[in-house]
Amino acid sequence: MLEQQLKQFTVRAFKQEFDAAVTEAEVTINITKKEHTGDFTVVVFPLIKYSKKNPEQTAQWLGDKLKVESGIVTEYNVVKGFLNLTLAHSYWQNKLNEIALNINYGVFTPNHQKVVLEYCGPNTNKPLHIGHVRNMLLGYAMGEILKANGFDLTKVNIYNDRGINISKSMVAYQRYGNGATPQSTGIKGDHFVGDWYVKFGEVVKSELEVIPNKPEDKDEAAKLTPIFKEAQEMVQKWEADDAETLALWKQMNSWVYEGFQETFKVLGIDFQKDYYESETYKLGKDIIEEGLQKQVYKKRADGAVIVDLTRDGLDEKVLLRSDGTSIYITQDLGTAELRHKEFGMDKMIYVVANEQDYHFKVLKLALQKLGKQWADGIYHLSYALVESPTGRFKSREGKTADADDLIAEVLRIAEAKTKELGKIEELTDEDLTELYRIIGLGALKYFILRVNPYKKIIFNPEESIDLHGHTGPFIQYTHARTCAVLRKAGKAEFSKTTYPQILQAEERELIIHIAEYENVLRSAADKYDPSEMANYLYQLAKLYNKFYHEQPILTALTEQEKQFRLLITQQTGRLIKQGMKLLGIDVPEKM
RNA sequence: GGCCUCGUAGCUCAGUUGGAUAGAGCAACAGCCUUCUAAGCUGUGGGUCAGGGGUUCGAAUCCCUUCGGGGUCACCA
Repeated sequence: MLEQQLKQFTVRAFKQEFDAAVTEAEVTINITKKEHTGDFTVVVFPLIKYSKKNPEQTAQWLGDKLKVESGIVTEYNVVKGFLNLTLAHSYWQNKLNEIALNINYGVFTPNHQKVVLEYCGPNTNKPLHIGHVRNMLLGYAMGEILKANGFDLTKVNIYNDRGINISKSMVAYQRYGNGATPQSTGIKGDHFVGDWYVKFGEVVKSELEVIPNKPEDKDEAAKLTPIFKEAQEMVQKWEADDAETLALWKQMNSWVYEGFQETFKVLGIDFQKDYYESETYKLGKDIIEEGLQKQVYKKRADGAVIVDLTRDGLDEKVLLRSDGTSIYITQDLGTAELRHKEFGMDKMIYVVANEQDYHFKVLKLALQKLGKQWADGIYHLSYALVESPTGRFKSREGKTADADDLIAEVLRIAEAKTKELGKIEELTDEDLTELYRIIGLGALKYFILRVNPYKKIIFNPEESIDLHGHTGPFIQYTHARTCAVLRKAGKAEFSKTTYPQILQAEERELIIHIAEYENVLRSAADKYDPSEMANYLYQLAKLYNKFYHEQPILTALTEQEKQFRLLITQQTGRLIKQGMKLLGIDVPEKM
């Protein structure tokens, strides 16, 4: 890495000249702002305490030293305490060539660290909504970024397939379903089951009307209705392995899984392993036992097992009910341990909404207190909710929050817009359908992934899917544009050309940015933040479009310039494709 | 109420291990297609970085405080 090289050089220079122990962390090097001349800027203010000179003198001295001795700095200028360095043209030309020749640029060598990444985590009583979409896109992209960083990744999903929620759908279906199926009704499986969940709510409401003296609290009141009691009995029958109940449960869940599979496929997400709460909900009791033996957990007077986290700034947290049955955290403890046995992972990442920040703090601490070192590798990739302009999406607000409807809508917009532009007459119907898919999903995915995970997203279905400006289709378009230029140029081995004597400003900026790709890739993994890659790719596309408009490529004045610009074009297209792939976004060759 | 978190242009977002005159897109307005894809490019206007205080050569960034939004504080998941 170049910044690293410059830092090391600076550290050595201070050592030689002033016998000062400057650390690399104290040397700040930024890409030079565009209103100043230069490629990189050293901020010298923090260094003057070592040089014992004023900022200008220090910068002057370091600039001279770099120019004379580094071999790559050809010019420098000093503005206040900022030392702007310009690197040799040949340096950037060689850099581009080096990147072009390296088929592994942007793919780090394996680091032999295992990561388990859990994402999606749906309930099986209703279809996926926009919150799941953010989760899935974020989880998938994070996984791809980690893979490109050399991690050995396993993506897993966990289905919350049991309990009161699915029982509600089951009861409503049992009462009113008359043997209908997704096939007989033509409704996608998860929506079919979700409709019965909605039906359950409606029945509760109507049954409530005839109940006298009901409590103020609506949830409490609902528990008095006959249908709610049936649902509770359904849970008990399920836990008692009642055959009829289990058969119905399996049937309804299988419909849901078929529906989910379809959505996963459209979104292009995948998992290497599925977990089911029905299989893991009893796990965790041995961990509780272990905690009690190690006297890390305590049994309270009422019999509940707790962990005291008051010293960690949290509270006492119940880990096991007083009747000895497990709760949510119990099984999460057990599932974590199970996965550690299965995978021996170094990191385990949970992509879960920020509503559960507290839960994951507890989970990690509870495991760490048992001395399980692998718990240090637990990371909660917390993300904020997706809200509508009027506030939080509620499932009963209807269609706008539904994942499948949302996807259908963006595909529709992509199709309408593409037809309006009418540039792609030569494509077959099949190719066109594929193009609408690429563009529509590109718009949706990019819209969500460009935002830092911890920030909430305001999603306005009418306006959010734009195809211009800072959007996925803009980046896709830029890729298609590089392809068009390369097609016209014919096949050529651009990297074996000699280079023009001088670099144009647009060429230089673009190459500097191309050379930053691996830094961004690493940072996105370190910070668990795919939006860094998303924003980088936008900058890359923007720089290319500027270059494209300012500098003739195929009609460049000299053959050398032409070949060089084709190489820039090729590498830009390559990195856009590569980077977008990490975000789960395909790019077309024509659009 | 305790804890966590967010507040940057009319709107959606970058920028936060402290660095130069805070950047993009959308929307508005004005230009650029007989030349490589105009889903593009160029320009104009638009800011008390929620308010106040502090630390520092330097603060959108760190600390304190006030206000506003969200989350959480279950033997629910």
